[in-house]
Amino acid sequence: MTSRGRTTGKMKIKDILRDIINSALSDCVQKGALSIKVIPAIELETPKIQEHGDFSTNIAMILASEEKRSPRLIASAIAESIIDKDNVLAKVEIAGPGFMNFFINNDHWRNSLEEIEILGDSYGKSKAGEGKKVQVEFVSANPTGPLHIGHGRGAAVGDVLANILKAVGYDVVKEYYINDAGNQMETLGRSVFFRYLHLLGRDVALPSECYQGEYIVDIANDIVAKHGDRYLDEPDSKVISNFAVYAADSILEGIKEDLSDFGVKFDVWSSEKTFFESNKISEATEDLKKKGYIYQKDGAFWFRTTDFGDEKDRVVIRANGQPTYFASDIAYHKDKLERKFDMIINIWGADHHGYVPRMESVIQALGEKKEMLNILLVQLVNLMRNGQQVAMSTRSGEFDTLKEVVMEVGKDAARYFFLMRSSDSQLDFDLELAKKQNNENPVYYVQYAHARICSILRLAQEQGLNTPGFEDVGIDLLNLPEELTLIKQLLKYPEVIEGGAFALEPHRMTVYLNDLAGKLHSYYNKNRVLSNDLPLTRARLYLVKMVKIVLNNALHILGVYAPEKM
RNA sequence: GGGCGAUUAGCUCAGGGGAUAGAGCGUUGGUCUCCGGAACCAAAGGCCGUGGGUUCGAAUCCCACAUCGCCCGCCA
Repeated sequence: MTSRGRTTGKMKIKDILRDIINSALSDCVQKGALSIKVIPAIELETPKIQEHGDFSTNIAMILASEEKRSPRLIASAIAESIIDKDNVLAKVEIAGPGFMNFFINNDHWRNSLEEIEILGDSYGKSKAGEGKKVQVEFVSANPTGPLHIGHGRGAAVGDVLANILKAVGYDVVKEYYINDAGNQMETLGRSVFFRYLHLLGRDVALPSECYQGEYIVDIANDIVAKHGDRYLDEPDSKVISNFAVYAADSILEGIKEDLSDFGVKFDVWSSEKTFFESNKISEATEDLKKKGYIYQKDGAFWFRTTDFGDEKDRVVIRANGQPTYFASDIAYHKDKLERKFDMIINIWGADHHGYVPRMESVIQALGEKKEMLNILLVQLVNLMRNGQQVAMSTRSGEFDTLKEVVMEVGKDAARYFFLMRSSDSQLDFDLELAKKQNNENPVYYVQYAHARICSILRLAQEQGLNTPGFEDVGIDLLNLPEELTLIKQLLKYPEVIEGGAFALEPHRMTVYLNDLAGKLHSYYNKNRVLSNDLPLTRARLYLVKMVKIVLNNALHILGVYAPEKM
């Protein structure tokens, strides 16, 4: 029997290895085999090619110029000083120009599976975020129309990023900023008003700047149904502002419903209107005036954002005395800062990228470092059907709404599709592909892996075989290359989450899942889990159970259902 | 004209200083007496947009250029 080798406790293999190399380096320095004064940080990477081991380091190549010796000589000196007291190393090789390749004992990999069993739903979580307060603001669509597919991508990215940040120990607040003030509300009110007049038989032309969508007619219809023609007698301006409030509330309600159907819940809804009402907007501009960032020109007040590298200064108060959208966003971000977040993340459509420098100016003018604000720009979505782009036009009133897409392909497929690509790649979203129930559809591919395992576990149970615990499994029976590949993939999972959190790249989850599902399917097709060999069956049951846990955890982060059957 | 992003297999995209470049789709050819074929295996397919740099080493970093998308308002 091989030793269980659990002396390593909960320490991660990478950290163990780093310690080993560090000790070897200081040993070399003591013995005079190396002349460096300071031991540099050790980079450990996982080589692409299996023959290059589980981890490799370029440390010898980095030291070469300082040591004035060949990297390979340095590497062998370091290798000779290695003491592997926990017995995690199978071998160390020096290869290529001077890489040190480390091969980890298979026992170590196999024994690490127990951690997944013990942690269960918590496997993959960490405390790396140290409880720091993070605000993620996303969607924040104006309540002037239904959410479209671009908002959907922002919603998915924001929601899953928030899940990832939570998983690694950040204290996350998800927030939606409602632009329920300003010109657009007036326009909204007017749009409804004109439709209202139409419905009551008045022949007036709908101004081109008005919102043209069918949903405006619906709202006008509601008003007619409830109140008839009584608004015809009131002054237009009063009616328009009433209608604006009514429409905004109604649209916002729809937005909330669509988001909820999409699996997205916000912790805080901030309203621009309340910032106006509580004078926060004028306070914020006053504050900037006092700090000397505001000047007057052509009757308007300007924020000197060029002080912070913006290409031109920006108006905060128009010559007519009305604050701009920028002014209210200043107030909103001042409010964010006052709430003492350690990090602020804004998720915007890439068409707003020109706004980034001025927002960073705000943060700095208010005395913070611009690094605490992270603006994630999400590129646009091309809605496709069978490879053809679906026309999209708000002007014509034809919407490709999030709601329609979710109804057509389902929440799971929609969320998954939005997260398949890096945020700074444009995304082709093919509706027909998202509905397909075969291997062309990545969502099904991953969900199927989960269902497949459940099916095996179910069948095993019917045969009186419960999934055993680690102590009852001959873990070293998991000896096939595919099994070790699968195990290593499972053990990579915590790093994937952490990497995704620090890089703010939620799409790493789908990339990882696709990989894991593929390894499971491949293993399954080549080998039988349930067989006449009972000890082997138990070991393999244990393995697939661990795969199931990781699939489930990762899908949970994505907000995608992990089906037992499909 | 300026800014941001993209440019990797026929298509859609991963990979963001390391050793022999990755996946899915598509193409071609295989795998069902066997736990879910919604799956698997194999083959073909690449000057990583172009040209310069930086270094032991570049698809990756820097500078030009080209092409595509999006932005450049006292709109939001």
